[in-house]
Amino acid sequence: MGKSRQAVARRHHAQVTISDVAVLAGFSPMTVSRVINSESNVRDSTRAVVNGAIRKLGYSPNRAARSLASASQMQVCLLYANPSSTYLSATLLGALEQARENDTQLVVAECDGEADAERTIKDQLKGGISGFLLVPPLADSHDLLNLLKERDVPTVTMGPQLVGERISSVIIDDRSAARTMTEYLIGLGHRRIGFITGNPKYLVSKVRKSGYRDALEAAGIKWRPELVATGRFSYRSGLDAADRLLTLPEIPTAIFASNDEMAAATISVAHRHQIDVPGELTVTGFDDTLLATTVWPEITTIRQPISDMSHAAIDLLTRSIRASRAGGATECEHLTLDYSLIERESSAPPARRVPRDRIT
Amino acid sequence: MGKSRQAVARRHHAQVTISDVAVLAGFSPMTVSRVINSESNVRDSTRAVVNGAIRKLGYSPNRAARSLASASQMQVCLLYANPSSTYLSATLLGALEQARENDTQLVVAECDGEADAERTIKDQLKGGISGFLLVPPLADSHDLLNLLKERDVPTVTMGPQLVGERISSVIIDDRSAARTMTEYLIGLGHRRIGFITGNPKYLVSKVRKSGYRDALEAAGIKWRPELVATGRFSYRSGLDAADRLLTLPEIPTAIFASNDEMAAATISVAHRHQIDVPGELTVTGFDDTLLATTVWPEITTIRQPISDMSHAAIDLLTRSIRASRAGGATECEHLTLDYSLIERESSAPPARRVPRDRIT
DNA sequence: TTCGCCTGTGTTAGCGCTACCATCTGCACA
DNA sequence: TGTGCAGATGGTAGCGCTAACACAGGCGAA
Repeated sequence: MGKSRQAVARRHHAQVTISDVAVLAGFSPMTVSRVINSESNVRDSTRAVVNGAIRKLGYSPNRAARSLASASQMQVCLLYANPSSTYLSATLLGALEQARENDTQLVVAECDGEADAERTIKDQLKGGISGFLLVPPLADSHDLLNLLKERDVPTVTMGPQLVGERISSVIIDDRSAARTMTEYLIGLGHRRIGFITGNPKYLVSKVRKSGYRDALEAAGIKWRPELVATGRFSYRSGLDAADRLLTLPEIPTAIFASNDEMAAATISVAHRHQIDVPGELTVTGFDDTLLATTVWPEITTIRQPISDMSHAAIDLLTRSIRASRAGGATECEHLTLDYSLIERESSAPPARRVPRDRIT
Repeated sequence: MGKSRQAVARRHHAQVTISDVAVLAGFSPMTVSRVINSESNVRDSTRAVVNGAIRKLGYSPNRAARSLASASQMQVCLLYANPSSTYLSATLLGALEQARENDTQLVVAECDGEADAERTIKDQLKGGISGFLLVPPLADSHDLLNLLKERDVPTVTMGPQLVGERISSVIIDDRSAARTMTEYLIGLGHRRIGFITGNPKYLVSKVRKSGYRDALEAAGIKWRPELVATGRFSYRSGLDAADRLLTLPEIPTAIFASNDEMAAATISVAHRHQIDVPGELTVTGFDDTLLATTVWPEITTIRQPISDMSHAAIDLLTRSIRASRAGGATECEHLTLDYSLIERESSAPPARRVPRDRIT
């Protein structure tokens, strides 16, 4: 009697399965599976019938079963260091969506500086992570990228890398974007255009500055070192930089800050100096973070499609993991997405009269 | 011949499985499973041996297999309406982590107003979502909560609800927090304390205002309607409200804004009026969003443990889904987490001299 | 002793899906 | 007519894990 009478229904919630669909459609589960995965070798008429059945039953595939059967279980880790939340949340949203689409588990880890990043990476690798997505400023760290490259871990970065790093990335053309913004200011009639750089430690700062200089040069405007103030991407550093520019004997009619935080800081300094924005001073930023629409006047800025970028990055990453599992050589791919200039209230043509000296 | 010789190794990546552990430990896979899930009926000595084997092999369970076998596959949807990214990213991080821990798939959906929320909810339900996490201000919508309650969908909200809604929530005690902040200001020596309310449409605005009044009353300070300005949580509305307060014949020595955005706006207005913060005016906020540490001076504020809250909310949600699947009545549970007052640079005792009139 | 019952462990049968074949059909070509 | 081949479909055996039971041994109660 050891036999058994175990026809226990273990189904808890009578989920619609592929077999239910198969029965209704009059085909085998296998064929249904093929339709779901849109494989090619299925007759069109069959496909139609199966799709009909799927719709009728409201079937949706069970992810767990799918990844178990296809051994495609994948975990990727999104690594970030500076929780500039605006950037982060946009990144997360995009990444989450794509991860879901690709049946990939997304693990988010924060680390605190490069040394910590190294440890975090090692830990995560032990934990079964098979790929990394690095968001700025981690993408800038040569050592980190090297570590990952040495271990041959599929990795994608968001943001520019030094030339020669052989790691996939998703970026916008920061140089061209900065150039576009500067050209826009020139187009408005500005000639005395101040620039606030980002943290010189980061590559992206240099790239954006080159864009600014490119545009000036192309327009035949001589660039003046005194119009370039060094910032560090933070609001605080923006205050200092803006103060330097706005206490020049002859103040600029426009200031282009390398990110929105510093642009917001610039507006604040201008107001303290009783300088109207945009009436007397145009201020523009970069990134289109939340801050750009929080402050008043809202900031004209360059929009990075952050969500789309992380979307693309996760897709790139999962594809490259699959490729590396299949034994292929790890190709490195660079995706450049489009930016756009968002015109808001902080920019206007320069005041008609000769730029006045600052009132003291 | 029809028989079969299908001993095909389908393992792609020689993952360490529970059986490997079982063999090494000298027990059955089932026992290993019990250890992993820390069930109680395992001898301590056995547990130790199994744990040793797990460590030696670097075993980590396969989530897909686990949720497939236990039919615990769960998808919950985090629904949000106003992407105040700071709040959102903190929420996401906490939710993501807990979802992972609970083997739950997190789907994030944005909706745009209540009507849209209703449609989104219906869509998501069709898509196999079994529970919702509502973040402010969605938690305020009676209709939405009703819809969910009617359909008996497990739901948890973050933020306060109207009394009588029978839906689980994770909150901080906003009233007590506002009271704490006001008491702090009184403790510093302030007596003329302005208050900027949130959007009157939202419950939380009223609750915070009551806290402010509670504290004044308890300290025997008469509350003056002219010191309360109505805001709508936005920076822009904060500008207007602050301007009203700072153009009073006798301006307050401190202003408590119902969130950080409006506090930041207040600082900006103060600066435009050449009023020093905190020298001549103390400004405090609420929420401890990124903005609080972005602007200068950094804002003294109430910190909501947003990440912890979403963490707790997801846990509550998954537990209540499991309970409702098991057929239990849907208990509704309210979790109150601790807030804290973060003292930064925007607050100080009032200036010694008699509050001056605003310079015109 | 016999019965129940508890505790710790093993056995078996899936969860829902897909990889890997086998098979069947039709059709071109010799 | 047979042979080869491609395309469409089906059958079967798992993926790694756990629910639900089976069962051995110990212990107190009848």
